[in-house]
Amino acid sequence: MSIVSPTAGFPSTYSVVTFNAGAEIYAPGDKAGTFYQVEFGAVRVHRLLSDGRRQVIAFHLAGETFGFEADRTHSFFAEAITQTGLRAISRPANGEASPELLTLALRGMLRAHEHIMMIGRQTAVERISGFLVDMADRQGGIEYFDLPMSRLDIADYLGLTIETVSRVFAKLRSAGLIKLRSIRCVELKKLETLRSLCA
Amino acid sequence: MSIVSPTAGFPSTYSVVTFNAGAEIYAPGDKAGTFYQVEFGAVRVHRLLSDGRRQVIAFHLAGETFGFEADRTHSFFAEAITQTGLRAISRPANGEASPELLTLALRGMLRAHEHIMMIGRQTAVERISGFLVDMADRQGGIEYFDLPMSRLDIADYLGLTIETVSRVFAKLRSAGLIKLRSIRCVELKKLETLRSLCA
DNA sequence: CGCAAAATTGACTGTTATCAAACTTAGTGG
DNA sequence: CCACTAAGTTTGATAACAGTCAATTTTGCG
Repeated sequence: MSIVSPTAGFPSTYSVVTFNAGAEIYAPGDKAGTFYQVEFGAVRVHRLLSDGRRQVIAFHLAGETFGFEADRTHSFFAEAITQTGLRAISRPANGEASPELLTLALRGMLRAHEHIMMIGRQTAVERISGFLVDMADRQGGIEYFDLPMSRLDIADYLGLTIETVSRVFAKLRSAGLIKLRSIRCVELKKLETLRSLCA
Repeated sequence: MSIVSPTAGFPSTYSVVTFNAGAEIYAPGDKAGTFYQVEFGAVRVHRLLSDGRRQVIAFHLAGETFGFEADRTHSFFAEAITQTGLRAISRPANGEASPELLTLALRGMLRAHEHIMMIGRQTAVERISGFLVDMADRQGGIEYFDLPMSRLDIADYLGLTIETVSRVFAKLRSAGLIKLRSIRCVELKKLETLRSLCA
């Protein structure tokens, strides 16, 4: 893998585990204390409200890390979206805090804050544009890529419905801003225009 | 102050500074690296979109800490809402990461995730109920308290408009769930019912 | 008391959700 | 290879929640 590991310097040992599409990585109440780096595939972290409404908190792509918790137990679900390989890195039990782990936690917090900006004050078109640009940026600024997640996953990440996501995709496509090479493969035809839509 | 300091154990020196209502604590682009504990008063952290829409990321009350950043510079505004006293604690420059700071960062991340749940998938009534219950819990589970922030601040925190906030307050009041002792002082008359509304 | 800012209330609008149906796609077995 | 199926996606018609615009009331402060 060409991505430089942000976990370089961790003294902990780690093992690699593969998960099938849809497989659960952890669930609310599970013991926390291990965190994960995505080697390949993609992960979805989410939680359900009592009546079944779902909010996806984050997607994690190859090279990214997740699974830190403030408490001893997890409060979200983590699932593999596609077949996914994870390095499990156990947090030192002695309470020692490495600067790397702190940096990862702070980056996670910044990411969460950007997410709040997106769903708190942006329209459906702005959210979808922002999501697509973010996906491209996180994969090195490529102009086309496969979305590992379904429209429902995207809707639950952006606080929209599946129908609205579909309609906005159609709108961006007919405006010539994106092209759907296939249902899951998006090409950003006018990246700068898309960026300007993110408000 | 009766609140146990979560920063106990930090070797750093600190100073205390007072800010008037509305005063800026930091702004986007300002050098980061210092974090703050609220001694008295309340703080609002927010960001503006290009067209003036505002999202409040967090409120911080007495005893709470904020100001950590992943980058060298801040990406949000922090302002005192009322007259506020802050202990400024400089992050050790040698890159050392104390377990306490990591814990604070992880708690901040959890708080951000709860916020995403709230604005991503909940209705106006659920958001306001959740907000009021959270405010009570953070002040030790008291049944009445003063809101330091305006309706506009609350609206921008919850991703609503000031009119919607006002209408939901009226609705909760006429349902007997809350009482407005004054415009800024809320009494939670039926805390458990309010909790059940948070979904 | 008088003024400006904040909050409330009302009428109406609009974006997004909901409900429903049709269409695609990928996978399975004849 | 081609139906057949089921899941996922798209599209359409309608509804609802929250937003916008506007006017009024309340509050806090000089």
